[in-house]
Amino acid sequence: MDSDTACSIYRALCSCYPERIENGISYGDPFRVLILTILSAQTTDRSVEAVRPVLFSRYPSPADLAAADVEEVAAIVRPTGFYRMKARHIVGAARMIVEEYGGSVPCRMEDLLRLPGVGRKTANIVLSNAFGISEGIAVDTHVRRISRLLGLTDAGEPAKIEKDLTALFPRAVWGSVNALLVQHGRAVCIAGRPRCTACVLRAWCRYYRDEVQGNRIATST
DNA sequence: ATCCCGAGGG
DNA sequence: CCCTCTGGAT
Repeated sequence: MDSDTACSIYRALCSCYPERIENGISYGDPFRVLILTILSAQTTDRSVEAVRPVLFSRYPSPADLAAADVEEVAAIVRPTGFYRMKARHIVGAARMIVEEYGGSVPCRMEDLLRLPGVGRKTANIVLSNAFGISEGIAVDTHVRRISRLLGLTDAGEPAKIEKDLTALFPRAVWGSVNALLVQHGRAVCIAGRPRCTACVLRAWCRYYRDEVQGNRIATST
């Protein structure tokens, strides 16, 4: 069996169990993961949660979304912000999936990157959350914040931080680490004042040791 | 006022 | 490289 066949089998199983949530991270049906990941940019989980049932009950499959009116989709995804652009992106992505990929979300990086609204970060998250495939660790706005953990300065090249993080973990867990870091960066290791008192990584965090315990930085709860 | 699970475009 | 797109949280 080749990897494309394996992906198809995986997709079939996923469509049987479309919603798998673990530790607050959405896994499962690649179509849903893709759409939710695009919608999640620059927004809160609450906004995405509000939109999700409405969107997927009206457009359960790529074919349904591909046939949708962009204005109608825009009205639905409005609470997530950037709604006109996001509506154009997800409908355009659905159309490309239907027209060029036989209605299935592709499971290769190069193919995912062709979809409108999908860049390196979105593609990475889709690969790991939907297919369990790891291409390395790329968490963008989070790499800078996770650099607190490594004790690297903000001036450090993002590419170097990314490389260091990737080197820290074995390949087999890149995907889950990627997803979990993003989740952690959203919930706990947030911009501004990180919620260090709620952080399970305190024991290893150089930022916490140097800045917080050293009483040089105030943290929120 | 400032920032956020970015990507596309000039 | 810098701008824009938007709403919501802090």
